[in-house]
Amino acid sequence: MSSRDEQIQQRRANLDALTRLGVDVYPHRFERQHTVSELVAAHGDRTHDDLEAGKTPTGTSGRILAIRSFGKANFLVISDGLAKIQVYIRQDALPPLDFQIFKLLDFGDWVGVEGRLFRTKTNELTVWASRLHFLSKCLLPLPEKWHGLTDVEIRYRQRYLDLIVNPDARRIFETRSRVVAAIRAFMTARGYLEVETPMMQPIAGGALARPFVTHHNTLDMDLYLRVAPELYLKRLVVGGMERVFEINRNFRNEGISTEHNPEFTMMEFYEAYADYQVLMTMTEELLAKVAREAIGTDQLAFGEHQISLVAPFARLSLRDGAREAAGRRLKREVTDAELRDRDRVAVIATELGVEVEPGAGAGRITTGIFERLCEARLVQPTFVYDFPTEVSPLSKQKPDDPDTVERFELYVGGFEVANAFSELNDPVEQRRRFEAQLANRAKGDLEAHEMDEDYVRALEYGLPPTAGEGVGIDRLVMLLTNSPSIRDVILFPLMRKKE
RNA sequence: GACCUGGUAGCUCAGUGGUAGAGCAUCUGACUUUUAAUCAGAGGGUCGCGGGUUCGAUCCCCGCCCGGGUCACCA
Repeated sequence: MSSRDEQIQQRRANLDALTRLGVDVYPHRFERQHTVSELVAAHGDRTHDDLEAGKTPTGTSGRILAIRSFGKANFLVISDGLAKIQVYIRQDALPPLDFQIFKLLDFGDWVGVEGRLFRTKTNELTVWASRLHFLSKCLLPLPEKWHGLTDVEIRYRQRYLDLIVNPDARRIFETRSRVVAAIRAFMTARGYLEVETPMMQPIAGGALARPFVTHHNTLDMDLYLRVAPELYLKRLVVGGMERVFEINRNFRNEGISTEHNPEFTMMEFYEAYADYQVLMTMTEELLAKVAREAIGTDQLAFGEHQISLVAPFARLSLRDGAREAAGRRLKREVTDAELRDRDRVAVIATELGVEVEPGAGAGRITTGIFERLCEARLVQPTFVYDFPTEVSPLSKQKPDDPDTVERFELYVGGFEVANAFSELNDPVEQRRRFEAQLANRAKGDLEAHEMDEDYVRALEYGLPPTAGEGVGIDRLVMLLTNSPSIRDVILFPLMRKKE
């Protein structure tokens, strides 16, 4: 028999023995007086003498993370997932049945204890148990206490094990929760209304990305999992909801990497009467405030880097970034006029080893050059602004430059964290842009936008001047928790099916 | 999708063309304030899966499965 099977059999035998003693091994409830965290917070600073003078009775519960046995003196360490506390078990302090229970405990079991707090000779805050309650069984052997669980495959597939033995994993998701709460508070305080829009859409719009397809049986209708909520949120602004935001999942049927999970969380928002300049300022405030509330500082340690989220963030126009980087690489001057000339910029891209897709115009090629040469170097927060119209079918053009739209992406830590623009609200121009996208699709661009007639109709009813933005929550949490992979900040990242 | 890299006990990891190793965990015993408890003993392996080469493969070769990284695509 394998070690694993042997250990499982032993744990089952202990469970059966408890049942024979008349213990309800899966009780329905336990009246816990305090969490372990509460005890540590309330009494962690109290001295031995102080605790002896008070002798306050208490009770708590948690999972057993260690058992140290010395015959008649025994210690458990139990945890509520956040904090740990030691429990002192001695036979003469417990009812006989409770001590019998103790002898049948395994590492990982759930227990409740009652007793009084004291400090041991080594000054460890400890519950001197007068009662011990069995709450649930851990039938399978757990990873080792000292090295923990480092196999990332098991950490992602069986996140519960990661959470049991790796305190850092728990901390990341505590931070993630605070990030979302802080964003919600920030937006609500500014008069934004939180809404929910369809995740299943007949047309996958709002972003240039390949969608997942699903099917509704009764309606016999194919549907797409949304790639973005954008078009629905702007319909709401048409309807008079002047400030709306949504925090929810998007789904993109594309590659998986340290920065991409097929489902990811975005906070997307729209504000009537604003343009992209307004959103730059707001984004600076949002990130700094969320960082301070979630981790207590706006200075981030991220890998090798120190990142400051203090405003103002750097600003770099996309064409200037591409021009300078290309010029440096090719050791010659690259002009704005060259970037806007399809044939000339295609030559530059080829010289740089950047792939030129068949249907791509000057704008797409320039954007490709930028992404390849500049992105990874933008570690300190940087607004990359003024994108080619060709890659921005939903953004409003600059008044004096129809090839360029009022759009920015925020880069931090070498990747894109936010994407924002002044919204195109001219229905005639919007229809023309959709048609240009359809032409790209006909040329084989699977990410090209589809025609959305109802969205154009909504614009025909009138969208006020509006700016909108999407903030990648997972990536923001990566920055705030110093996580090198998006899988570290998603509880259950998508993994290939096993067996 | 391409390239690089990994899979050995429950966990963390060594290792070798000739009977498979350690620490922790588990089991037995000792121990009334320990805390990576300690001490003594014991059990535990389809070396990811399938082929091939070989007298003999966990090791060498091929294929497959599942990870990780880089690139490509994207946020």
